[in-house]
Amino acid sequence: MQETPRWLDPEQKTAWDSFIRMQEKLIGRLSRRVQTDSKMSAADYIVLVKLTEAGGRLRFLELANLVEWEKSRMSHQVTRMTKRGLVAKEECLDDGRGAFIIATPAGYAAIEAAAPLHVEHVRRLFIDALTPEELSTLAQISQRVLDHMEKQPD
Amino acid sequence: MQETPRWLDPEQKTAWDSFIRMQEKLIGRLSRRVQTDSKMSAADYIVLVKLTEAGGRLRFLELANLVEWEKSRMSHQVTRMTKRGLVAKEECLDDGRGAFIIATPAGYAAIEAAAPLHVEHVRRLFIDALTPEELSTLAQISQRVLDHMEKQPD
DNA sequence: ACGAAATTGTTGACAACTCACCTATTCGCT
DNA sequence: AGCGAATAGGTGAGTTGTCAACAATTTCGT
Repeated sequence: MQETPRWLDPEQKTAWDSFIRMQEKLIGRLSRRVQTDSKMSAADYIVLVKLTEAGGRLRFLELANLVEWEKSRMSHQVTRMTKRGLVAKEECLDDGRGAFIIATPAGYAAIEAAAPLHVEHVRRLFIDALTPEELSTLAQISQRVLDHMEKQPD
Repeated sequence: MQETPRWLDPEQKTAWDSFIRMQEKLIGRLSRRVQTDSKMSAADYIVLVKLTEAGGRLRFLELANLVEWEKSRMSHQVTRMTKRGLVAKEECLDDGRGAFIIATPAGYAAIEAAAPLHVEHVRRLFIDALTPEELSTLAQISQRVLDHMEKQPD
């Protein structure tokens, strides 16, 4: 006894398809860009952005929450970034389990070199495609979807 | 002699941030969903969708183009899916270099089982968050960004 | 008809992500 | 004080993605 599935109607399907295509192409191009012009991965980039925005020193889980990654992913990432000299770990005196993640001078240098280029590409590929009204509409729509997802179970 | 970078203005930045957050959360939830309720990866899913939509038999590169992946990625993916029994390779008579990728019966079964659930989640997490007008606006905006990117170099 | 160039697809090394499980510490309750 | 639960973080195995180089055809110009 199976119901016939409720497929998306044509408008819904083309909306979904073009959203997915756009998002994939855009993210793909931007992350390849970060990679080639800064020699960092997109992951390195975003971690350094959040870390330096927050003063260059954060508890491990605070950083993970800011970037909205699960701790395991962040843990591996921090390990790799430590090897690359972009961040360092510092033990936490108040809490024997804890760790602080610190942006090293090399980390600051890397993000300061990369950020203007990245912003330029965001502008060139995305912002410039849209009018201010469209951009603001997209912001609202994104926020709507985010709010909606909060209320939904997994 | 370095110019001061042109950062995004506050509206642009919040628009960009919420778009990125939305897109990451949405894609993340959907692909975890596909994974847990169908035991396939999101990659398996999309490949099977495109392949079966196209009649269940495509030249390797046609498939790669449909999914918009580079051939190397597709090659690895096809290898894995072949191991899992979802697709099979068939040699191409006209072109000694070529290969056809075929959706196996197990592949059809898998996609037919997975698709209704997936669509349900797309609807629940995304479509239902928006009015038809918003959805149509988003489709236009996405298309605009896509068209714009076409014209831009990497 | 022949050699250069393009096309088709593969491979191997490596980086990144996920998932489940693990350790060490701290908290909270009695 | 002491014990179970919660919290902070790490680890290893397995999967997936990327990049560069590769082999095997086929195409095309002359």
